[in-house]
Amino acid sequence: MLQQASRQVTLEDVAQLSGVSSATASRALNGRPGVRDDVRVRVSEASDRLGFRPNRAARNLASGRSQVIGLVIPSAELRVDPYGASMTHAVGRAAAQRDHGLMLHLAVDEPGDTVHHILRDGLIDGLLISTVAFGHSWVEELLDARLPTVLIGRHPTRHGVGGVDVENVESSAAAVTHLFEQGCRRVATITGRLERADARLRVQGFRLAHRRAGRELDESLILHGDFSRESGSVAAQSVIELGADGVFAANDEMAQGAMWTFTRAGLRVPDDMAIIGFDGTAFGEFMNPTLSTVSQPFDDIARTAVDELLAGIAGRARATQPILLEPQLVIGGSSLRVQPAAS
Amino acid sequence: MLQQASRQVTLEDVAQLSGVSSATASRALNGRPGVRDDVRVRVSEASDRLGFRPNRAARNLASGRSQVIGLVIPSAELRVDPYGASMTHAVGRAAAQRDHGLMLHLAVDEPGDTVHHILRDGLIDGLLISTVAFGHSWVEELLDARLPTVLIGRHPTRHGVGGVDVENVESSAAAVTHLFEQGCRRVATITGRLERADARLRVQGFRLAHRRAGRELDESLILHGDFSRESGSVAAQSVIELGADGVFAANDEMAQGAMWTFTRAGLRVPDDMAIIGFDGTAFGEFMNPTLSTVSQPFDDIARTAVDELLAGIAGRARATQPILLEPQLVIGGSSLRVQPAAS
DNA sequence: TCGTAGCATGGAAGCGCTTCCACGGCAACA
DNA sequence: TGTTGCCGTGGAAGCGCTTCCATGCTACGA
Repeated sequence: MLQQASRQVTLEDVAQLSGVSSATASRALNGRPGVRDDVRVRVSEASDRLGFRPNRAARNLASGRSQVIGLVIPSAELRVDPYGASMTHAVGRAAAQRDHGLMLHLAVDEPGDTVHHILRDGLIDGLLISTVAFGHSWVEELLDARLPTVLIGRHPTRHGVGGVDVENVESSAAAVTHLFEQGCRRVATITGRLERADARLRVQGFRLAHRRAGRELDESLILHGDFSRESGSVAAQSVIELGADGVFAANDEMAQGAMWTFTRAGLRVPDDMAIIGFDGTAFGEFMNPTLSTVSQPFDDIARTAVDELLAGIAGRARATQPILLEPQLVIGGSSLRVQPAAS
Repeated sequence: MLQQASRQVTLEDVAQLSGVSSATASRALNGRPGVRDDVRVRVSEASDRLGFRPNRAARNLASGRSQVIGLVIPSAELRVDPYGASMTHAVGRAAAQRDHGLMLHLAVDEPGDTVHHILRDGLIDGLLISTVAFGHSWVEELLDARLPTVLIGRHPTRHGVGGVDVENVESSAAAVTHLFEQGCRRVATITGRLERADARLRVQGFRLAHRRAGRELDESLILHGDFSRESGSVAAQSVIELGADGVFAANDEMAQGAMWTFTRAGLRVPDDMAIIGFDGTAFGEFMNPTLSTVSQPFDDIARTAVDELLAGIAGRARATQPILLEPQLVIGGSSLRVQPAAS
């Protein structure tokens, strides 16, 4: 059980018990080459017996590695956006699986010297930056630094930075096509903030679906939101006025806001108005009706991003193009009509 | 702007520029006594000029302090429970305000040697443990260790550990009383997991409200949930069958699950069934109708907990009793009837 | 048999900071 | 004027690890 910890067990102790120098012990435990197998075993046994746990601060100081990665995520996202919570959770798990700690950096828009803190503290080996943080000016500064960095989501302008993202266009198109199949005659979309690449790509998918279906697209059906529930709720009013009978929201939050407006207006979902969102944040499951959505593979994204980052930290080769993962269409009650063929 | 960072600026550089030894520079920058004022100023100026940022690993190794605190929160909570996200967010902000980093430890129920990791890595000065993690066996182990720890929420059995919590009984009673005032004749409650102290206290508040109102309490109206949406949804079925016309759920999630069941069953909220939850996680705002709730002061809780923890780390005196903060009754559409006096 | 290469190992120097301890200078006292 | 004591300062020793470099050993080919 828990060592009494009267004094920390040091590498020196392990070395002594196994009859080697601390240098060899270090090499043995870290799997470095140039250690005889029997010595390696002996050291490892001694380490187990003493319950040795390397002091991270010391290791960090000596090697410049801390086994800790940072996650930058906008303050607001984590508080009110299920996407932020889901992603933070997934990244935390993925980091732990790779025996790395996770430092949380909540991005606020005050300039401050947050960047400097993050970069210079020397407490972090690398950084994961969530797409949603790209708007912040200091995030750009971070990207200019030489700290290994992987983006979650795609940066609107910058290239050459490693990143992991979901495929947005095809999956959005699939969502809209699904609405067509449910008999929707006039489908609107509520976009995210168009500074963000994912928001633009989802609109692109919306257009693509129309083209494929051979339907003409009324540009006024592209309503602008900002990923917040409120904006979804507001845009939904226009959706009603424009006479649409289906809507694809660029995230679940706006879908939720929209549904709120629709039911308030006395519309029946999905019969009068079918809705599908994007993200799949598990919060849509208990909406009434349950929300159809394009579900992001959070765990895969996080694991991939962490692995890419570790590769970068280790100086190994990394993908130069964003890695795209496939989201999954999850159909709930908000878009599934009992008799697809509407009048 | 960002130093070119070809080499890290060290304390030695600052000392040299200001014409003192690194010992004095260290004392000056850390506000230790025994440094002349003019020297202090000179050092501080030099530090600014060079953009000096102390290396945390070095400081940690030398002083045993890392300026990083850990937050233990159950894996599942962060993923699906808005409470976890809200709390994580609040703690992250509070820690940053105190110039501390936040390491996220997602609690999973596998035994593993998570505990050892957390304790022995030496990367953390202290630990915040969220109530919701108390069920996990290894959390108990953590509490036995000598790492400074502050609980967020109250431990069901352990005393003497510092903690911050909301006042549960009176605020729950206030919620139930509110339902009475709205004309509810028969109010049920959906409890949380009763191993948890907060769950029990909220039931206590439920009883208290009845006693105050001089109403007899039908024990069968106390339905057992486990804080999950699903359990709320299931319990809600019993609420209907028992002929209640109001329900107090021990958290917002269960309230949401319950509302789902009610509307499915064709009941009108709040007229046929008034609902009030607990937590105030900002996710209830876009339910339809908006959810009434007992709102936790997340930011206050987090700030207080962090300050208590830092006091403990510094060896300063700390409260031995849990510190109680007042939640706030937020009335939404789910409980506000147009004409309070029901027939 | 000797020389040389190659491998396993130990010694020791840091990484950048904090902090103990010793020291010199000054003011205040006798 | 001599002594005591305090205060500000610098020297230097670590904190526990990694890693460079030197060393001694074995094994091989000539």
